[in-house]
Amino acid sequence: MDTVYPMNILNLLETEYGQHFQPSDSHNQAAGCSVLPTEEDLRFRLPTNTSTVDEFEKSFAITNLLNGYTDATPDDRLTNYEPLSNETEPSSRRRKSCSSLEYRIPKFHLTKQPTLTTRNGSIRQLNEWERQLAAGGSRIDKLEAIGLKTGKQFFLAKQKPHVVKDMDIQRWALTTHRDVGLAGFQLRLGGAKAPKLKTSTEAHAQLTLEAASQAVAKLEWSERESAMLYGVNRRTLSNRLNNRHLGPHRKQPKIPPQEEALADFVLACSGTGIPLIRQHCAAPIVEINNRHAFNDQHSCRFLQRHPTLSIRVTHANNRKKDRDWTHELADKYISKLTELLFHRAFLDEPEQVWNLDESVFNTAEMFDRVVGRKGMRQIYSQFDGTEKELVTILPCGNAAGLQLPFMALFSGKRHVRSRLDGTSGHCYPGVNDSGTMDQLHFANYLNDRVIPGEVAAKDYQPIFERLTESLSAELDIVDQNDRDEILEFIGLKQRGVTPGAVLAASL
DNA sequence: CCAGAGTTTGCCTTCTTTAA
DNA sequence: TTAAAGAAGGCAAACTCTGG
Repeated sequence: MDTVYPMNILNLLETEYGQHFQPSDSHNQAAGCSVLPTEEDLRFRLPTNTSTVDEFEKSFAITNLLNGYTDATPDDRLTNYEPLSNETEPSSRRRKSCSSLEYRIPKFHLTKQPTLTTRNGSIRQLNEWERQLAAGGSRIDKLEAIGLKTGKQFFLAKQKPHVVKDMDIQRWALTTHRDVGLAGFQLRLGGAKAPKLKTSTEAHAQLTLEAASQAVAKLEWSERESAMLYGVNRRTLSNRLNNRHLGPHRKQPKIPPQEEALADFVLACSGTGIPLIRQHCAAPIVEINNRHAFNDQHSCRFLQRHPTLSIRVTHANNRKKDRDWTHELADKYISKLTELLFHRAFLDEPEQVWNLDESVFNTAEMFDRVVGRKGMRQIYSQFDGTEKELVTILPCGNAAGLQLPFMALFSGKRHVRSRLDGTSGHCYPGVNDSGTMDQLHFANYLNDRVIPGEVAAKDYQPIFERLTESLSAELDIVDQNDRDEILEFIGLKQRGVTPGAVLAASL
């Protein structure tokens, strides 16, 4: 017993008075309780200026704010009172038990996520703390004041149906910093990347954990006790105290040598165009690591253990196209492009420089998530069979700034009118079996959209006629409706051999 | 000094939450 | 719906303290 508290004696006398004279209903309830509040239970009502309390003063607000103690009512304390088990026992076994401080956090309200409501006591303490700071204080005092006042704002906000985000907390901290006037105070915003906003639940959990950490660090509570009294997880608190709450939670696992071989095998498969999905890796992973079953965690940990691996999206590649492509074909293509672009003066005027950029969209997905080399943009995946379901978009414009309606080439047998809804006439539709651009549709687009209208008015028709003739003569694509020829050009494009690349190489 | 009970801590797995 | 991160729980070894 450290100190006799006059207020406790008064309260005991008051209870005795209620038992004998029954002056009120509330007192009747108290008198009817079989267990009377003891002195230790009542001390929390009136913090005194003992050394223990002084030491605890700075964390008082946080403790009160975050433990829902503010919900307590006298009736609660009476009906839920639990005699302290170690009240009469020496607590010498503990390095420093929190039992001497239990009046701060009564055991009757230890919900995991307490409801924070107003209680004059905690607000009064915060106001008193502010007043002391106003008279001047150390740098540590001011730092703590920023934290406390921010916590006060959070406390008040929680009384209302507001969602508290960490942006709010940062704003409160900055505002308090201006009031307190702490030189050199900087709000950490997480570097170049903005911090993720937190929900009120997350913010509450974080602040509760910080309060529990403070209890361990400054008051020398045990982790177990602090975790229990604050309603946080023991391991979580331990991890935070050991700075293990960020990044990996456990030590670097040992990698079985067989698993290294598996990683190499997966990389080799990815490199040869036959990447493996996670289920392919399941059986070896389970066997190597002596697991009973395979789940997502095993896959994730396998990838984490091997930094050269990650989940990638495949890029479907047609084996037939690869086989058709030869060096001779590439040389022929480049020589023809060079002749057209330079020797026939197609690049002399801006109005003569047209760019048609073809983009192909898959309507039938032919990609998958596979295990491949980290950082690689495209993981090619071989397939045999029919062509993909495609929609080809072909925008067209010239160097003088003239933009023409784009061509949309759908795969199918006939036009669907609804496809043009909302395009305001800026779409030139086309349909063929594959959805891939062919000579006929390309020529029709040139004849119907590029050559007429403004282009014809500016007398560019001869240019396009020459271009069409050249294409017809040199590439023989108008008369010969050879689909494979077009596919070769697509194959060229896949190989990175485009007119722009050829032009850049030539220059 | 030793046994035993209680506590702390590390490692691992499983569950939950969140974002895309 | 799924991947990823975080939280929580189980287990066991190490540690601490007490009593004989």
